[in-house]
Amino acid sequence: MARFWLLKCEPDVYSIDDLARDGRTGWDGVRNHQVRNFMRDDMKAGDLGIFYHSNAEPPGAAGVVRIERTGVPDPTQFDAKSDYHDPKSRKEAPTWLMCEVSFVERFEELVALETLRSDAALANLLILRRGNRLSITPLEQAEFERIRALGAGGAGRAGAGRKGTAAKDAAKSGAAAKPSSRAKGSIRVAK
DNA sequence: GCCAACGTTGGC
DNA sequence: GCCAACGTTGGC
Repeated sequence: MARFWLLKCEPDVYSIDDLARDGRTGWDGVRNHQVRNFMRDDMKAGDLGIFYHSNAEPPGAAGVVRIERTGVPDPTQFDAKSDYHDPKSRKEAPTWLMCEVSFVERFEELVALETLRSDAALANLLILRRGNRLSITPLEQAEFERIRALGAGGAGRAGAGRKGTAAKDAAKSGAAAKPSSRAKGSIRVAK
């Protein structure tokens, strides 16, 4: 049975528009064990996910992706030049995994965090819980469908603005995704 | 293994 | 820029 996910990424680093352009990308840079275990144990090809723009103005749900592959060794861990380089990881037993996602749809208008927060059907969303910082979290099917319905237009929309500000400070292990990102598990452009 | 110091996340 | 939350590091 399909599962549903919410994947966070800073749009300054990689946005739903970038994914629309690329079609498909590797969700690399995850350096959190819990998120890695989601990708290894629970996520399956064919699952659907909400692409969430974090650290944006405004933050919110931006579109839908499909999980294409899971449990793929993250190549950045072996790249000495990458900020995600993990010298302790060995090729025979990679520490860090990624998934590959493809573009499904870009929401008509971004569903702002404020809207998610005020929606009774989404009261249990993990990302709304205080202190939650996981870059990938599971969703109930009903939650996924509710967010998708909000994104398709209609009630509850709040700003659709997008802003391309300068990239943020580099992130470090334990968290980060991209040199210029602080979002655990954000992605870079597919090669 | 404890825990203080420090770094990161991410909304505001 | 602020700061709460929480993860990691490193001395002991």
